[in-house]
Amino acid sequence: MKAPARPIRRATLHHSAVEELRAMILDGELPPGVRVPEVQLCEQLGISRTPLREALRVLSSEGLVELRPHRGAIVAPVDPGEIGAIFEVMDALERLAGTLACRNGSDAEFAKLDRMHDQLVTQHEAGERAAYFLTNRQIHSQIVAMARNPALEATYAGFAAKILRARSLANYDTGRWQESVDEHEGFMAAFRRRDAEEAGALLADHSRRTAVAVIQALRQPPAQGMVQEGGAVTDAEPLNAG
Amino acid sequence: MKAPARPIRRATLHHSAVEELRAMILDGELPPGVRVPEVQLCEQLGISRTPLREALRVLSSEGLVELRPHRGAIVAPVDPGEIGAIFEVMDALERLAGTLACRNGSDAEFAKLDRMHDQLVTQHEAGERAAYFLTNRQIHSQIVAMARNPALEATYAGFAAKILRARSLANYDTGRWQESVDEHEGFMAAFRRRDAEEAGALLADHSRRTAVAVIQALRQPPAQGMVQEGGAVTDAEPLNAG
DNA sequence: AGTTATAATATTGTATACAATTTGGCACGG
DNA sequence: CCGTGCCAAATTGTATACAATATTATAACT
Repeated sequence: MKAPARPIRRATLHHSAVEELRAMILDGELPPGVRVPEVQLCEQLGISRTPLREALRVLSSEGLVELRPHRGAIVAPVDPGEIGAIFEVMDALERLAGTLACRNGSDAEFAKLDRMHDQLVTQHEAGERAAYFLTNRQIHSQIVAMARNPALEATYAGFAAKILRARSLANYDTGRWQESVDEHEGFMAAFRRRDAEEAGALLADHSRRTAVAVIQALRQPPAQGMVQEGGAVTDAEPLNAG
Repeated sequence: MKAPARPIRRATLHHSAVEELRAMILDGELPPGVRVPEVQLCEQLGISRTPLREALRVLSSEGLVELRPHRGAIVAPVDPGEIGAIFEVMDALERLAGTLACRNGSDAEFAKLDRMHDQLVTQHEAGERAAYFLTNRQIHSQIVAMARNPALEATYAGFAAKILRARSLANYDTGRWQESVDEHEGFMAAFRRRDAEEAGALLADHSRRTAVAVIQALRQPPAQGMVQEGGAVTDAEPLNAG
């Protein structure tokens, strides 16, 4: 929709590799715990080891990959305890985002938020689960963007990525769906009143309840998150095909 | 058998390079805005370009370095606006740390915190500024450690590093010193009562007041380092080392 | 047979060589 | 005199070759 004024062309292979690998990890294409053999990924991405290794260092810094000196890299396992800790911080970030969004968001942004919320409700009623989750994420991103705080935005994105990964491997929800929509209604009402404190509090509460559900789901299924090696890897297009 | 006294031995050069470069940046040896010529740093550190470049990617991910494709890396400039945003998040993290520390800290840790605080007061009365600042940082790190939340700890450390850099180039303080000590007295009293809410609130307030002072100092002084391109690089030595 | 020592293999870590892009300067033309 | 276009130098980006370490397999010994 928006015409990007200038889509910054990251001409460097290692940066493309970061994005590619991050997407592969978040999509579950590279499951937690699997070893990341450099040469195999190199020919899969059509690049050499140098940019790939630089990408692995970045992803390690982001916490999506674990580097074990001389023993290879693995996709970071998803530990319920760690996810719990992440959610504790996330609650605080959500609260901050809600408060700041009320203070700094423009009327146009609030209107857009309202439209997104309507869409969310529609998708819930229609039972379109995948679309709902996407809209849900977009709503929270929108709130964070309205906070006008790049540091918050970056930190939030990092935690959201890890939480997304946890959610995707524990097939959480069903029972929580209706509840979650109700909570959305709650903080949207606060947003419409521009009640910064209340919006923040309700967002933090929403995050906390999500945390409980996700962690509970994470402890139940057989998949501990430690998947054995040789995990599924499908083909990917070479990065330097341009 | 237990691990040796030094549990983690990072034998890889790129990891050592990360720590070395990060220290150089935080110490002001590499001032904000300066270009980071790879070859020069290579011979300075006695390594080749490969591990150095991997280190630069990591530092870029941490926000201490900016990579401009094909145009070299620069030490990230210190922008007052960005520092303000960072402090907004920091306030929330301090509050969370204070609250969790009350809930999760052991009595031994609280006792240690008390001793550190006594030391802080002593150093303030003695006018030992450098020692005071070190103890101050250690106290806040101790509080964060008592929160028992690795995600919080890591995020906090990242923000603290950037704030430290801002503080060191704006030689802020003097007027704020006494006030800061008073605030420490305040949240320490809350800690002794194990009043989680109050401790968190006072820590957040302390952080907010620090933010005001730092940012104000940052906008005024002979800030030589926060220019964009090739600005103001006399030499590395005489910054704040003494 | 089980265990330990040793060697072979594979994979990672580092260094260097090569390619691509930017930057600065200079000539030419307006 | 100033602007434009091209060329040269320098620096970054990438690929490959080499070195070091961990893992696995083998074999000898108790």
